[in-house]
Amino acid sequence: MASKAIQSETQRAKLERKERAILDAARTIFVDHGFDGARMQEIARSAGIGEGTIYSYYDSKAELMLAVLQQFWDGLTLEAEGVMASVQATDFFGRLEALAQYHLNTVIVNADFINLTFALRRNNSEVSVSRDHLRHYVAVFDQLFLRGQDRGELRADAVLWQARDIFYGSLEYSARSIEMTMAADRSTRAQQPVVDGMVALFRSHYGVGGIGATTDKADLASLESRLDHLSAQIGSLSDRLPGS
Amino acid sequence: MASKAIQSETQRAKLERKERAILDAARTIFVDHGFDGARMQEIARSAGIGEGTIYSYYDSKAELMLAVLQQFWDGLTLEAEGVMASVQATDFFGRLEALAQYHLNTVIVNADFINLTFALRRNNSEVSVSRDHLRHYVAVFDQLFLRGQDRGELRADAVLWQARDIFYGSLEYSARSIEMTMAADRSTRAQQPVVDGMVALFRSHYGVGGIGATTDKADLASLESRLDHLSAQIGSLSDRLPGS
DNA sequence: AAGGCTAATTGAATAGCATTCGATATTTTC
DNA sequence: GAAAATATCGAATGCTATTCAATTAGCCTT
Repeated sequence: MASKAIQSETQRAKLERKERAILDAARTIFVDHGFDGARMQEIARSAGIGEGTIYSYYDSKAELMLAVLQQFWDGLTLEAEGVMASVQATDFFGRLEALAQYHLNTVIVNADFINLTFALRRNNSEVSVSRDHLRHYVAVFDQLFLRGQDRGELRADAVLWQARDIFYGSLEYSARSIEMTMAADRSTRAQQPVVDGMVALFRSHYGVGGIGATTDKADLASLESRLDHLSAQIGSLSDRLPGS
Repeated sequence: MASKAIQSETQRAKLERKERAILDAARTIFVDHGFDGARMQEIARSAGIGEGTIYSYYDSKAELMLAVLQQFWDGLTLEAEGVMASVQATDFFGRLEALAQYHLNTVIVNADFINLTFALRRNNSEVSVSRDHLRHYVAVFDQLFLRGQDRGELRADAVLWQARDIFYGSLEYSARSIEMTMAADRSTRAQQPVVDGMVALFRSHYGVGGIGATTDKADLASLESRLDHLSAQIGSLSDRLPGS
């Protein structure tokens, strides 16, 4: 009896160890060579098993990749939660900055996996990273945002999903821009302006009134009249220009 | 002499016609079956040529796909320019709404191609849609934005590339959200809130303080930078004036 | 316009790879 | 401890992109 239970325990452990080995090998090789470039043979060899054996763990190369991707997203979620747990800032915008910093860097470093996550859906319509994994990841932002609203730091009428699309969408696109324009320099230095811009955007669009101390109306009025004057000048200059 | 010229013309025309046939066939089949699902044999058959002939026009399946993608992006650029040319609104925000509407719908309808554009880079590192094609496409936004700044509708200190990342990034991400959450309903009705949100965001974050009448430091800074901008304009206009 | 020369076209042969499958080894059960 | 069940293996299969030797069509000279 006891031996039977023990046996199946060690057997299960053995299988799980082997599955981890496959997954680890697959992750490394997918990262190194991309999906198409990865050879099942090499994954098998690297995991120390026969080629055919992989197929008793995963039905296809695509499903193996899927498992790798899900593990990857779970890891990201944990990391993001870790960032939120360890950041000292208690205000919304300070915490948002930390999350933006983490996310942007992550997206740049793991661009391959991010792309594959959405490319897989196309190539093999049966296989795609489950919505739950992605939803779990973005839940970190959702929590932060809702807490900001509860604490009155954010406008109560702000719409969560819009803010989420803006946050993750802009950062992902920025990551691509950084990748394309500064292939070499992907340091924090290159990323900081993007992060700052994102925080500023949330401050002005979702932030509740706050610090913007109202200035002297007189200053403003004087500036405005200067402006009107200049505008009129430009108009007359433009008309006198020969080219136009 | 004359016949020679005419002959080579017709010969060139013939080759170009054949190339178009290949491209058309490839586009249809890539759309229907995706990159991996598309068979070179079927593309050849559909184009009315032998399998091997494709390879005297394109070096590989990936390069054929690349050509299709570039044609696709060129088409998008033309369409976007067309939208900008035909929209009645003359103010920045009205025109931005039109562009957002067009882009969001396009991204949803052509999600496959959009994804493949960035997925190809991974699969085959030698082949990727040229930056110029993408840059040309986003130039439509750039122009609109710069004009808005010139006309004083947008804060002069707004940063173009940040605004661009926010615009295209958010819309692309929103498209994915719409795809994932409302697989069935991708109508304008589902898209309108996203477009409205984008316009509202640009209004509050980049717009120059309008009716709100809340005069805070941001407004002041914005007026000052508008002023600087106009001064510079006047300077350059004065220089170009013949009389002076 | 005939014939030689070049470029284009073809589809059968090649080669690379994911996946299958019959044979073999290991574990579980009684 | 042997039979049944399960796991592993890697050679064989099947499917495709790609190549290539043979063939055809276009072009130019005389």
